[in-house]
Amino acid sequence: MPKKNYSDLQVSFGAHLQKIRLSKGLSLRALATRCDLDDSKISKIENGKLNVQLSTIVELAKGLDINPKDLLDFG
Amino acid sequence: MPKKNYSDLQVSFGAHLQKIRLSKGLSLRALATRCDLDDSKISKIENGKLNVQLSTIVELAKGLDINPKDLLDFG
DNA sequence: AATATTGCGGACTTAAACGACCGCATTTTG
DNA sequence: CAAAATGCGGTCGTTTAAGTCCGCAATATT
Repeated sequence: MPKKNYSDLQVSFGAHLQKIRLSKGLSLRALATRCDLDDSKISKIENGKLNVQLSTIVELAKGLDINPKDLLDFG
Repeated sequence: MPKKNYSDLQVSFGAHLQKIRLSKGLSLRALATRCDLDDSKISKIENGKLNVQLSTIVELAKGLDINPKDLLDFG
């Protein structure tokens, strides 16, 4: 099964996002209700499948109650 | 002429980007050669016309020789 | 055991970012 | 003045994120 070539960047961002979400004890659906995002989309982001836009980064930060720049705080 | 409705977010991001670029004494074309971006695109971003993707943010940061998170350091 | 929650991924449409150009009016510089 | 640099905006085709909804397997809850 040809796994698609997700960029390291997306994968790193996703992993970082997931770590923050879990540290807040939020499920995908719980986070989704806190911002204007669908839980399936957040799942895809966490798995490095999307090259998110600025507006999405800010939405995620809103739902996580953190500063958007903290979402870029990864390797 | 119906000026398009660019989001505050994009405008803020663009203004911040421009400030950083100018503080480094770089022209649009100079910055463009330092990263994999077209100067016209950077212009559009600075003028709040684009909802940039994560990869673009990182490219800009690379060209500016700063941390990507610093690009989100605005109001 | 029955039910609910969770993570995940597929399907689909629409809007928009991307990428690569080009051209021009206005500075700046040689 | 002439030539270069600069900022900016437009076009066009291609790609893809966004948005929405559905369904399922696995785990957790009661």
